[in-house]
Amino acid sequence: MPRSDESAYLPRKIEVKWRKIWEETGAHITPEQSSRPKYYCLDMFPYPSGSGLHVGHWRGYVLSDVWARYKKLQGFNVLHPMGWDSFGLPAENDAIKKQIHPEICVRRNIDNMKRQLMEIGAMYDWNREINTSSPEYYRWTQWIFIQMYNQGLAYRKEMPVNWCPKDKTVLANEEVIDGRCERCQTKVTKRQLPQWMLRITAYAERLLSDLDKLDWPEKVKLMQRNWIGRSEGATIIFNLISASGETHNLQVFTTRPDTLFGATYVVLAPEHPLVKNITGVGQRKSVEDYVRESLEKSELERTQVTREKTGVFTGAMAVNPVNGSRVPVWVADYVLAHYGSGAIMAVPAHDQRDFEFARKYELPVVEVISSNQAVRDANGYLLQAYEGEGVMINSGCFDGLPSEKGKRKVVEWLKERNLGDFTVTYKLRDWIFSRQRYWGEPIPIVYCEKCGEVPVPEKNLPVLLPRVEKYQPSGTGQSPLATIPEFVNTQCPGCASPAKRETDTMPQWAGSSWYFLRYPNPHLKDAPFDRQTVDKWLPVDCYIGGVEHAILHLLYARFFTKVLYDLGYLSFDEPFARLFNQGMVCKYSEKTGKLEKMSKSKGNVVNPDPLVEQYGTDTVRVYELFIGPPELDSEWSDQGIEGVYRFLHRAWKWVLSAKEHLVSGEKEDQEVKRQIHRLTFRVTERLEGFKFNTAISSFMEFLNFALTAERIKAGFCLETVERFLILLSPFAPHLAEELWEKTNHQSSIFTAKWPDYDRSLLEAETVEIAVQVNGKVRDTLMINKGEKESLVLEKVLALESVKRQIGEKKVVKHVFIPDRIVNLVVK
RNA sequence: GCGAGGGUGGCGGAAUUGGCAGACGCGCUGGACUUAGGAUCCAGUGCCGCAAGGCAUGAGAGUUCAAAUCUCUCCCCUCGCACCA
Repeated sequence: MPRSDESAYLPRKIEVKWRKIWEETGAHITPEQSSRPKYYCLDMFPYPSGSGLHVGHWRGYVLSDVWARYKKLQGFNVLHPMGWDSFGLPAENDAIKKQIHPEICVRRNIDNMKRQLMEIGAMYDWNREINTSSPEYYRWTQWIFIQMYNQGLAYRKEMPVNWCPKDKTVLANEEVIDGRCERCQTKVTKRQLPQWMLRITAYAERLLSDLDKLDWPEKVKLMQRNWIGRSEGATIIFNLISASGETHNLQVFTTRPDTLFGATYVVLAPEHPLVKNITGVGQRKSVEDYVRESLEKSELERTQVTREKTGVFTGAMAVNPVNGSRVPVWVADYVLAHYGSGAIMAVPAHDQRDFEFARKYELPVVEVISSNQAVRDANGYLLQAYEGEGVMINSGCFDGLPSEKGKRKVVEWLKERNLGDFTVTYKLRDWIFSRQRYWGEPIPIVYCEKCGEVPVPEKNLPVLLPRVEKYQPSGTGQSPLATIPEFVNTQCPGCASPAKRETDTMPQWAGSSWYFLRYPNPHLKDAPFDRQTVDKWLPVDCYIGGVEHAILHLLYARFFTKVLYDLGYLSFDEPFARLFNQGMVCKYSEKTGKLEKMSKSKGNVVNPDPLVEQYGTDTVRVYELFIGPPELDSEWSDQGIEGVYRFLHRAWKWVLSAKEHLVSGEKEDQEVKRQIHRLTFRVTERLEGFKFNTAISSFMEFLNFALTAERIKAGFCLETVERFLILLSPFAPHLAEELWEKTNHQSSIFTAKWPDYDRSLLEAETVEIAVQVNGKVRDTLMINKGEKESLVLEKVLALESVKRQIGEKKVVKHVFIPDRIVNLVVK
């Protein structure tokens, strides 16, 4: 144990001390006015959970704080804020579980989490703290909704929607993962309900193409691209002749217009509006039964790829516009109502799904693309659909065209006759924006008998969420707000007649879709943000958070930003210039017997509080980074932290002993200079590359070099110690600040300047090269840097080990790479 | 099924314009100091072997003076998407 307080590293003591000083001096307050260039370093803000932060959450926050402090030392005016995503299901479900009103529960959780965040010692500017469930904030969330409404980007529609029976609310498509609720994994069912929707599909093209200008992980960009799911093809109009002889136009979407001559039947989705109009008397019962059964099935059941396809004939026929042939019209649930036009032309020869269906129901298969790649049986019949390129056959005047060219020609032919056109389709669907829950922003719409749907005037915002006793979800398809007459009954803002409020609330993702615009001007009273201010700070220079938000949050935030840009409120249309996803922290779970992401349900969470108590913040910070590459998942080990604790003790010890034996710059050993410049170079380079784990090991290497009795006796100059401390300060800010003070510095280390390095000092005068014989290392040799080939070769041949290896054999060749290697090829 | 990423000591992980594989840390072994050591310091630590030496980056082939790194074939793991016409 340490003997005296003066010389001992007592992390808790200095951490408490410096946090107090930093607070008193306003060290972390980002000035409004500054001559320095701006840097916006943003964490994905947390929702206030009841279980608090675990070491996995810490990782992202430490990462961003190290980065923010580094940027500050580089001379940037850094904005590094924090807040609370406190509306929505996670917060509300926690409240219901604990039987505490969400408002109180959220307050408590925030208090606890804020205390934990404080323990990280991050340079958050708490004056800018925001909270999405406070009326001062959600007033502006509602305001944005109204702007969208006025643009026709928010609309109400009755439709079958995803319903989570456990959470008793509707979910967005993005919130349904493998047919289950993203939050509670309950199987999602369907319900027909009127819903508020946001027309995100209007931005599909820009959300897709603007990905190209973002410095984001390719993986995330790819996920968004796939989610938006652009595909180019054609809309083709088929004439439908119902069983009773009426005709209807039917649009189908296809990406393979070149296979039009091979369409041997047409399929409508069960939900398709024409189904009931075209069905024949004889088919009525079977079609109605089929449609009903399909609608009862969950999305999960319907989209099982492995499931055998089913369908029924409607009695109607469709006329192929290109050759007039009549083909049967079927209803089948392998066709999705919400994609394309909800109807397809089926080409079994060139689409595997159609092929399987045609086989089952004995529908004809007509090949129209010829290729020797197709898989056939002995008789020449297709064994599976051929989906590749080829030459058009059985296609009238298009015969002989390559399929790629045929795609265009066929559509042009149809277009001339008003029978079709080129079409782009997206998988992306409009965003279901209503939730039948209490804890969210009330949707600011009023229903008047005379005026209909009326947005709440901006001056009347916010529509306050009423305080109620009963906030549990009702399960009726209406939010608990519907049971509160004082809330529901109101006056029409237009004509003052009695009116009723919308009682649905917004989803969890509403507040987080624009919070980054609020931090630069968090206290603004008369607007969500000030254009000049946000234009100055945004886009966010570095956004750090988990990859789990790759689609939901990041897509929504981009959408909101683009809408506000189009409305002229912003002069940038992408919110996050650079994105970094930190890997998850995993730990072995006793419950599952596997290495799992930390979660309460898996019983493998590690609470940072006792670690901070035992080792101090700086140790936990450094260990979080040392554990592995930041972008990869890593395994938490309780033992490993000891090594980092030792490292910080050694750093402490080295600085204090170096301080006792300071020498002038000229008197410092040249090797020391080389090592500290090398450390500067490495730490800078590794920070820039987000290789924080190896940045830390370079400090350890330096200490292994510097912390020996001889080196300390020989002495270090003050500049060397200063360099070391500044380099270390983003990682271990409290320790660095304390040692900065102990080495007689008056002002904070974070007002210092990040050191440069001298390239000419990085390399030594002599280098060790490897000596190989036939590609195997047999010895090493010290040579002067840049020593000539002939000289080196002479030395190599003189080595005993080399002589032994050559023996009776002859050197037939040698390879010389200056300052690295000599390889002798002997035979 | 499609797409992306990844397989390196007992463990976490270093090293890719091809150039000494295993930096750094954990753990382990031995030693010093000690009443004591779960503190600290010193030494050692990929595997086999007394040694010389041999073998080693998921498996197998190839290119090369030289391969964790490049090429091909295959296996395994993780993540994302999954009837999107």
